Amino acid sequence: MAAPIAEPALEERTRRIIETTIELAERGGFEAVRLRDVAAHAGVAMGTLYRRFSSKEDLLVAALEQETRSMVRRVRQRPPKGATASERAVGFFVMATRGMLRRPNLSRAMLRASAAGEPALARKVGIFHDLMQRMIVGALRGAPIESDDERMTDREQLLGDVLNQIWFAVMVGWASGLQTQATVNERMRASVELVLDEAKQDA
Amino acid sequence: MAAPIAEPALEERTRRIIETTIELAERGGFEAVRLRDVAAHAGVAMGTLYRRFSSKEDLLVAALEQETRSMVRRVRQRPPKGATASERAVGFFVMATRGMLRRPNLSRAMLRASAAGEPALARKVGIFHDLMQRMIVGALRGAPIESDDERMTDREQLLGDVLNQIWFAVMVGWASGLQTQATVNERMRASVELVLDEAKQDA
DNA sequence: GCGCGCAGTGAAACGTGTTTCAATCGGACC
DNA sequence: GGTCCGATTGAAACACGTTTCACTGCGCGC
Repeated sequence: MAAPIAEPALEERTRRIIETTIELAERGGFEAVRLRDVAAHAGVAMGTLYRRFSSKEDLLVAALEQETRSMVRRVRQRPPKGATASERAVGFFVMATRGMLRRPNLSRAMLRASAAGEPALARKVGIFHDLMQRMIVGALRGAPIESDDERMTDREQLLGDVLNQIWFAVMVGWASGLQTQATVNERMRASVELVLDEAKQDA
Repeated sequence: MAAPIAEPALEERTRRIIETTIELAERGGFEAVRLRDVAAHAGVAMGTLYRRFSSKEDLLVAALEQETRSMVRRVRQRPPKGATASERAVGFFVMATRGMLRRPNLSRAMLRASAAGEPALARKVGIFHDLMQRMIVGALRGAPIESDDERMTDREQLLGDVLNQIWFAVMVGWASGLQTQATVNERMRASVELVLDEAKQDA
């Protein structure tokens, strides 16, 4: 193989870089993630950092993907409870929002990076949205989607997609101070009921 | 008065700064808006620029507000046509999206700035969302909302808000290449029908 | 008319993201 | 063991957003 060094070493470096990014962002947000500091703290040179990640945003989007995968595991272990699809979906968003607000600086930084509109990051950002969509559909169903190739109906895809977009936009609003935890939760509840047409189905 | 210089001169400078910002962004996007260039092209010093705008994002959000106000006027003159609220809303989003895509670099730059999550810009970004919400509700009604204090029902506010959030998130997706004009329009059509429950009302 | 005080100027300085490059390292292959 | 090659390093250079500051010009109150 052209690249001799053992895979584990590569992975280890990458992991440390992302870990450091998260630590710094958690402490001081987007601006606190100084690439010199990331490199130094992770024990790599700038060149190595830039070989793995194309930009500061790339780093934070990688962090977002990792955090989201960790959330997927949490949701799988403790799926949102509730008698109706609506209740479970609202429960899921409450959980997701609480997870983000637990580390506000980190979350703001990751949201900013994923909303930067960098074409080079589209794929990674797309993965994040896909994971979210699957968790939302899982909540609607009342049973987490386990495998990557498990199918969703067209309607499930639409619902998952629309709710995901709404949550994302609301969280961006939260990031700038336009929303609080309470208004985020309130808006998501109203949105879920709106798109699920809960009122009519209950009536 | 402490500040002697005539107001018009102040306004004129501010106007030129925003105009230059738009020109540069139109040509080369976010990175092309180099503040040294903006200042030089607008004929002001850096200090003056920073007296009026707190950051590069601030400049672009100001541009977004201006462009949106111009869109409000266009919509007022030529309101989206259609027999149903759903058709008019879809028509409005097609128009809004086309307006953005006409100058993709500028639009990407403005979206990026407004999604940066800068607390200092929250107010201005909020104005943008308010204007959008009003145009959407106007389209739903079939008659533009004329004055700032014209009331909306709770349901109108919710619908306008949710559709606005969806469009915003979808446009952020477009900015990074996750969406095309066709998929943006398709998604907005599906979203409008979903939240308006068009199918059931037609049935 | 004079001086005050502030907006504006011009240019330099600073911090940080990003790029560059010569030197070095370390595993693979003979 | 020796050689090769790409990955890594370390450090400097560069670009650009942002800040700073001494200086200037101008309208207003006296």
